[in-house]
Amino acid sequence: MPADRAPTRIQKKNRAAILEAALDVFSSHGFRGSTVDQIAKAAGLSKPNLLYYFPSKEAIFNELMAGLLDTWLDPLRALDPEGEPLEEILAYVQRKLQMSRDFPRESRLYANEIVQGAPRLHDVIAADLNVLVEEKAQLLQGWMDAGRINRAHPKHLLFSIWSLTQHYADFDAQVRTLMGDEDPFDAAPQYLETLYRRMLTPKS
Amino acid sequence: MPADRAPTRIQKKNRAAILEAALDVFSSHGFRGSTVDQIAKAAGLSKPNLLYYFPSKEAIFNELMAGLLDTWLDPLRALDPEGEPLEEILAYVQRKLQMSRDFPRESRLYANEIVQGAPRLHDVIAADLNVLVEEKAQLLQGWMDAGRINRAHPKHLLFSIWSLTQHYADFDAQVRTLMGDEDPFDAAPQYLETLYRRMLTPKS
DNA sequence: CTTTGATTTGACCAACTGGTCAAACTCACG
DNA sequence: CGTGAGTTTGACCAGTTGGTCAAATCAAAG
Repeated sequence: MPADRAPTRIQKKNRAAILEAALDVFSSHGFRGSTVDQIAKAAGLSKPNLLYYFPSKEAIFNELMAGLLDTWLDPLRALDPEGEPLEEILAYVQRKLQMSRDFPRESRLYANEIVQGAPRLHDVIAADLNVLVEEKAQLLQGWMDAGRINRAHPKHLLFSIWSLTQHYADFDAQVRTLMGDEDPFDAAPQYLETLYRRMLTPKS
Repeated sequence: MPADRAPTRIQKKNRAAILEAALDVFSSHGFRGSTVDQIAKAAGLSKPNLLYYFPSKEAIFNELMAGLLDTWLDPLRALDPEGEPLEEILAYVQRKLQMSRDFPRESRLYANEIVQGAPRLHDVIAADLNVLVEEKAQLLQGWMDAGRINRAHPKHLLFSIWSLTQHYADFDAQVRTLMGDEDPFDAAPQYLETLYRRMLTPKS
């Protein structure tokens, strides 16, 4: 393994290449379905060479996940209590949709984990995510109580946003097959904006 | 392998036990992540005994999938052109939600496949599912043109229904962690009914 | 009880997998 | 250039996996 000093030029390049390759492989075959050899080949390295940079397959996976989770929650963190409620929510939906378009592999990697019961993520979800969700659910509830958006179960509202936006990344294979030539991301932003606008705009 | 005759009592029992066990194992570890031994043990058989009833791991998987897909599409098939549009759609949503509650393993098995690019399902999706979706999208479009429900991209409308309902099965681990004691299925039916009612009810 | 086909199993195999290691090679720097 | 740290690799290993097979056991019909 590389010493505990500042990473060399080669270390930086290779560790980045490995993580990039691992994202590709893990997101399309899951943890168990991926092999170290696959990742090594995708990164342009031999297997022992890869294991010179990471102590194990699981270590690669964990580092990938740690990096992922942070950026994954950013859009929700950015939900601003001071903003105009409906516009804040619509903007959040669009940010999440954007992420599904720009980082589908990250979304699928996460989905893969959760679908299989989140064996490697349970702690993180129970800790960080739970706190954030609790906080934002309160915020949404406040907006509803003030009559600034229609009432709806705040947590289910969050679930629905995640579900609808990530669907375009996670079920990409199905969506694209059924849409034919049309790019799903052409109409999706409009569709979701309409959905949440009609659902949340107060009757006035 | 059992001969090509009518299945014996033991054959019926064991094949059923194997498929039941395989559903359990495949849905929680994916195809690649599951082992024949795991399935055999879960079915109460030895590995060679299991392979006496099915020629290979893939054969078990395929039989499982074939059976699944049919029942999976039934709720959509039942969307009735003669019914009252909004109520038909709301009933469809509730049927799908019901299936997520009653058959979460089936939902996760399907999700697992699609997330990983549907390598073993591409043909079926392109054929059967595509025809059905095309037909029902037309039906929805007709209802919209007649002003009986609000306008929205019909295929995206279907995607959203699948996404929102299956989310409760596929992301069960996450949803339950974040909901604490509260059963997600308590509020979900109400939430989804409200969502689609607000979205689709024409302004009149 | 015997016979015949259905069922079950222990022993085995070849391929694959994650990971190790000593030896070789490369690079930066004095 | 030389040298020592950083890098790469072929050979190897032990455990796992999907699958086979001959022999043993069981069930049911005569």
